[in-house]
Amino acid sequence: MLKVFNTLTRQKEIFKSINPNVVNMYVCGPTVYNYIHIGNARSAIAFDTIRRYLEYKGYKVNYVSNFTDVDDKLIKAANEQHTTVPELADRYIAAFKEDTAAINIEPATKNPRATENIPEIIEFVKALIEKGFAYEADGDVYFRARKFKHYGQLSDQNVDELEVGASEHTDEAELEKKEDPIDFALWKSAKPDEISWESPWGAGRPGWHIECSVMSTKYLGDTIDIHGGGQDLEFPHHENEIAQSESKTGKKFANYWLHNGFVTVGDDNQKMSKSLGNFVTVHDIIKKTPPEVLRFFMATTQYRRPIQYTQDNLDDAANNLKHLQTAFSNLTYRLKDAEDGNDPKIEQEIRQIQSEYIDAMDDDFNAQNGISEVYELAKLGNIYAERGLVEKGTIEFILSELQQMVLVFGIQLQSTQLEDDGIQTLIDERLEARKNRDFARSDEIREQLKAQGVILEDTPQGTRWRREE
RNA sequence: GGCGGUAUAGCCAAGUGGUAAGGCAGAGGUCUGCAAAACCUUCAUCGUCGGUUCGAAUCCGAUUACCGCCUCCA
Repeated sequence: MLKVFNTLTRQKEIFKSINPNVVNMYVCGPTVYNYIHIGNARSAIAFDTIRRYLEYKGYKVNYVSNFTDVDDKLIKAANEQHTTVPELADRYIAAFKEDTAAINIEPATKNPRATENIPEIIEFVKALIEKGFAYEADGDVYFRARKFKHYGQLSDQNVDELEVGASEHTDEAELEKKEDPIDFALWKSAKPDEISWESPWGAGRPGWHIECSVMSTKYLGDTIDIHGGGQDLEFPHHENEIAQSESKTGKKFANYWLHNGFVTVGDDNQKMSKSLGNFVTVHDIIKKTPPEVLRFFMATTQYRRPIQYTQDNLDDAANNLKHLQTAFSNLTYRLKDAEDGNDPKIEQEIRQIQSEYIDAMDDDFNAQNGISEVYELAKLGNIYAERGLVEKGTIEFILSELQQMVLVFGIQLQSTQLEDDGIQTLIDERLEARKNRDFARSDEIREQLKAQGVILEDTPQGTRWRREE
């Protein structure tokens, strides 16, 4: 039975989707004015893992994640780079798709862009004004936060105790137009020469929060199962989404709110963020680190907890991943001399491990415990692979289970030993030498192959080889 | 000021009342012509102080340090 930690109630709850076989989830995507950094990647990976586990459990998942392709930062960046907002957005959306594909994130069912939904956004804002939840002020439109009685519920904030300007990002001109400092923008009027769309309130563009309300309800319905994002979005972004959506529809916006923890960096575990400038982009990191290592690294900590990005931790992940790859390859190697049949005792143990894996993942996607079970299975496989007599059905069972378990974490295991006649010829020659106890020649061949990145390993069933990455 | 998070071995990290999972690194061993891979053994009393309890990393109180959010952030 799957349990998830719901930010709305601050506790783990039994997960029950609206439709028993389908999960509708919306995850707040990036503002596309730069390459994604590994903090963004963590969010993408966390929710991809959640999605894949839901699929592992048999759900069909409709996964919608937006691109914020118009806002202040995009306008600023486009000006600085002497380009247009749409061109800049296109470029970084392409980069996003490339980077997320590299770390094996399943493509979203739909990646809507804010600018593709302007008419719907305008309609949404109009409806909020008609209901008295929003007001126009000099070309801007603001939401009356205090009028929504649950305002502050998600982030456990008392509206009277919100400190105006505590984040030091207050816009004085905007503050003047608001009835109440906690009100937030639904529509912003355009400054001269800024990208804009016509609206009943003049030329302008959507506020940040409104796009997610519009796209979530448009593509997934008024009430969805899961809404996700980083912890920094709890307030104000998600709080505002709830206020807007529920004020308009009168229905609950999302049943479960899931938030991933930050990637931290440095000795003081500071949050990695674009505004602090202490970020590493995925684009750069995968130039020197295999993308699957980055991906596996993210699985080493439960998604809600902070994860520290260091080279040591990355190396650790690389080591562990290699251990799993080796187990997989070594088992695959035994397939060639395995006999037909199954070993019921071993298969019983495999099912036990699988059951514990599911228990772990059912507990709010506890990847660390899930991976411990993967190590258990790899160990069982290693022990089995060293038996003199092995059975094909059982090996295939272990291989298949290993693959499925790690696929949830976005890792694809495959045998590292492929057909290669050149290598096989040398292996045969070395075997001859060893038979004649010509170890000098034998070791010479091993060294020669090692120089080409091929490692030879002698086993009772023959010599197997693998490539050293 | 309000709200929230984190603190477990050299490192990473599970564990919410029953006497510290797992991985990496280290040490010792088995296997091997030598290796490699693998396997086996070994390696902590849980930030600090106090309390509750037969029993606490786990509950309560206090305290320290670090991090985050409070309308730019995944």
